[in-house]
Amino acid sequence: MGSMKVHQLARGFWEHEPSLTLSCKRLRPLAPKLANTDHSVTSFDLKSFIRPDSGPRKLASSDEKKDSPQGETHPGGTRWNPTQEQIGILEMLYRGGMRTPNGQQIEDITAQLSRYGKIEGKNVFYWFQNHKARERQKQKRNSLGLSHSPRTPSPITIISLDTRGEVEKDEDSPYKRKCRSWSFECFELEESRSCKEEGDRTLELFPLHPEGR
Amino acid sequence: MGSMKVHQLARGFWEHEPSLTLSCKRLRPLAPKLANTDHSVTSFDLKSFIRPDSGPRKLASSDEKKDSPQGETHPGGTRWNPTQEQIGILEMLYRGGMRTPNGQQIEDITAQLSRYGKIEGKNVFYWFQNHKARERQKQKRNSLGLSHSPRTPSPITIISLDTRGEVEKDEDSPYKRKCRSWSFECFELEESRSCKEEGDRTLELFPLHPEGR
DNA sequence: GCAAATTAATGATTTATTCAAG
DNA sequence: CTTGAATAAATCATTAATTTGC
Repeated sequence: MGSMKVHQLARGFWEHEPSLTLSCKRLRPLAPKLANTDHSVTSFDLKSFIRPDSGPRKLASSDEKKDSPQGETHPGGTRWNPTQEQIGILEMLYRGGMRTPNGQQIEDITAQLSRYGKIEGKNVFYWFQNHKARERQKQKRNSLGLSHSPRTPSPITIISLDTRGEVEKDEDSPYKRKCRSWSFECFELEESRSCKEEGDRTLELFPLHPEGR
Repeated sequence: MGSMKVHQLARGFWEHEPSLTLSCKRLRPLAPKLANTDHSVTSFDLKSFIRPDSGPRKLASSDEKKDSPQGETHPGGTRWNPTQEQIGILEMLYRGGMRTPNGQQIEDITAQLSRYGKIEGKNVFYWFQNHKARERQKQKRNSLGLSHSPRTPSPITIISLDTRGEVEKDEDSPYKRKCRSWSFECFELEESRSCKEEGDRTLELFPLHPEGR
């Protein structure tokens, strides 16, 4: 054991370092958007952390851009809306046995899928997470109502994908330690217009929304 | 609106699939179970993706990353070993009210904490996740078995961490939509041994470090 | 036929659980 | 045991298909 913790030390750290470099390493040129006025913070202000909320709020915007039609690929910034090609590839990969791609794989997949529309790594990650979970629950639901097939309940026969290796085909392997490395980006997404403000429900736009929850 | 875009590109990539139907579930989310089967992908090397990760192999990097001593904190270990200063700061932030920092905050915190030892953004993220969860369960346990006389091996209690007295209540708990943007890094971590089949993995190197290409 | 209202589907987050390192 | 790390489950939130009323 011996996990002595003297947290009192924490006090005063910030004072110790009056001038903090805080070189926000502008990571990859992943998303040059968000011009982001300089936020070259020289002093690490704790308070700015505690209350990150109520941010800049994206005011200004006299632009009234109203989104470019953009057809399909870049919806402007809400949520990822996959194209059919993307879905197809992802499902193919899923059926091929991929369940939780690691960082490198996600990167590769994202690179490929970006040919068919805007996409980010997290979209790929989330897709696999969701698809896996929902396939599972769908299967469970079917198993409940239908006749229980004792063995070989897998309708999925074979994936002749010719993976020279062996597609580790663990349909439902619980907990595998796979280290996926990731990192946060520097900028923060613009939350579109979610009603985060307590109260003040804009009922005009959505009158009566029965929220079946 | 109704911007249906049906992409028809060169098909044929999946055609050689023996018997899988490749049902694109995303075609119509609502009713039609079986829709067309038009997916078209030009060329997409699936095999390169379904790599069974049989050998992450650190090729290329080989040595420069090695640079073993690493300075201070990590003796070359696999997981983050926080220093007292780091813990102190994190707890301070936690007590200050921070629960789920967003990307920008994580970046800043990481930048600061890296002054006291090697650290990555995910460490910060995980720390908050775990700390929050464990504080909660500790709290719950205390409230339940209040009269319980556990041998509780003397919780260090060096710091008071005033229980729920000043920290907000449930207010900040239930599901807040915070957009945290993140991305995967380019490299992949080595998988920890854990394979009963020892297999002689080369797990000495660790390309860890936020300086991926 | 169109557009608002419903509803199914699903992307995105948070919480709970579990595994493993030290 | 403690706790960092990772995954699964729950659930919030938004998009798009479908229904409905005109």
